[in-house]
Amino acid sequence: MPIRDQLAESVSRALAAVAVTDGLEVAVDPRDVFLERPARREHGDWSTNIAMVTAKRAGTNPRQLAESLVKELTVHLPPHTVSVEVAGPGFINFRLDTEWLHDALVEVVREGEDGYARPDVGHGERVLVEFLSANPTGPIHVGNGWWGSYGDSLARVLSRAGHQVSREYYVNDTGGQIRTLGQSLLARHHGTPVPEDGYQGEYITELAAAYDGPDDVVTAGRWAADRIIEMIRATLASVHIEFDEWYSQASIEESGAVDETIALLAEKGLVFEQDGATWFRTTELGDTRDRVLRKSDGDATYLAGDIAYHRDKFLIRGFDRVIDIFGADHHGQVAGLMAGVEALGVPRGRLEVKLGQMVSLVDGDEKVKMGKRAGTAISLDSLVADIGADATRILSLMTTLDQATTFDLATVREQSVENPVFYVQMANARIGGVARKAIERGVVRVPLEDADLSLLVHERELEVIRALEELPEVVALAAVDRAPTKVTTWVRRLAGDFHGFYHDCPILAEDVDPALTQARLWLVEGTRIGLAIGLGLLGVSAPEVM
RNA sequence: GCGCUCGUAGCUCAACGGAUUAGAGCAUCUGACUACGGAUCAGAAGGUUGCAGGUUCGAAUCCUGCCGAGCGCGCCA
Repeated sequence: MPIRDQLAESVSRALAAVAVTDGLEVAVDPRDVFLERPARREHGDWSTNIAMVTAKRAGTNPRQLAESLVKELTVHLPPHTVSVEVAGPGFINFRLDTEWLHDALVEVVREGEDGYARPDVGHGERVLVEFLSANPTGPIHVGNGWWGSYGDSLARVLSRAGHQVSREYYVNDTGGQIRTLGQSLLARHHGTPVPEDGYQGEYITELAAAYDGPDDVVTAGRWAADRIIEMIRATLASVHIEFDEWYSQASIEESGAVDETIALLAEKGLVFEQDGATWFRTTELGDTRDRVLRKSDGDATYLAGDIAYHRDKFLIRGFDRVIDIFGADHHGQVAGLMAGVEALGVPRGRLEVKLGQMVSLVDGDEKVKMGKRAGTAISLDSLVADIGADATRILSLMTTLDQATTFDLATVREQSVENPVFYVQMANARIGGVARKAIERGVVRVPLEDADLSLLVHERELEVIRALEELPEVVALAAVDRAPTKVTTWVRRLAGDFHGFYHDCPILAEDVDPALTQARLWLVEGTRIGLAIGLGLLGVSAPEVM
């Protein structure tokens, strides 16, 4: 049982005992005992606020209740506990021996890269994460890469935390933009001027040279979109973003699912005709205005297709939960979609929409204009070529989705050597270096049960284990909060702790006791496992040589 | 104007409603290389958490108002 749960049980029991001796009305389930690691080490290894939370209910004051609890806990010391004391307004601080950390390291190494840090917060929930879904009209830009990294890592985190995850890219391969794309392609193909609102980028010229199909805008547009999707797929693969499904919007319309969906909404009495168009009365469901489902020219709107797509996600394929990741510039469509999903009978809350705030770019003092149609957007490809896939990935996962980011290309180029990714990968490379050095010196790591981990008493050693011990919680929190950036923070911390250990604690030097060398080799192995898990969740590679 | 999201060190960002002292990195300044990778380590300096109220034993975190920023407000996708 994790030390946290053991402490929680002890506290719960102590509370029951105090209730009897002091005549208080207080009982708390161990699961409700909040235990945290104090911000300052001198405050102990663990701490609980239980006295402050329950004092009022128990009819006493926090300080007094804490004193009674400490008295009780001192008589019946929890496992590994050396001392218990009251601090500040009523915190109860626990000081533990170092054995609990040695146990924690054993667990890390025993469970290994595959088994450690798999908190089951998902209970097998089937989750569909839809992300990126950039229009197939040109190369994807840096902002897409930002949100794409988030989506991909979120999927990895959820999967590790006990969810059954599918990742999906919704391909907008129909509608007006495909016609515009086709017009642009044909214009370039024939050497005529590209329409003013057409796509001007270099890639159109290249595709046009290769086109050998008929002069039909839809055929040409679809042909180009297929090629562009292949480009996008390759770009995403270069930054380790993968999808289980590329879902075609055209296929939904062609299958008749859009018509069926509109009919279902009509059955609920939420559809009306006006000005020759078919409308969805979303104002009944919390929207600020009603939305069009079918235009007067007979074409379905994007919203109609999207609602049909979500019906497929929830009601046909049976996902328990859907998480959509959109750019903030698409948030206007959220209310309509939410209304549609609710009208179809899916409980509110099962569709989560995460909005990625805008990523703007600056190059030194120069503002970089972003415009896909004009072909001036900074492509994800060019950024990856500039600073590398791993740096791109970790930079995008250092910030939260809901914080608008300004990204200075000049600074990133200058600092690419100072980039956090190198700091983290350096730790991994040093681990590889230790392994190589061990072979060189003929040192073989003994089996775990033969190593004496109690020799790990240096503060630097303990700090590394403390970090490792927190990983399962970090993964759980990252999953629950939909915040893979927490993993980034943790990985950087583990790397820092490891560098500190490496600096102060020689592992293979001549004058190190062989038994200590063995214990430290296992600490190194634990760190390797932690880095592998963390970097794996971030989609960043872990090279053994740099 | 209305709606959504967000304001934390010079910059980029952390901080499950918790502690006298809100943490890292970069940049600035000072130290540590006869090393298992110095792409590292140690230290200094840097803050009225946009402003004002409220809830709470306790607020950067929750609520309200204001100020500021980004993004939306199409029978485009």
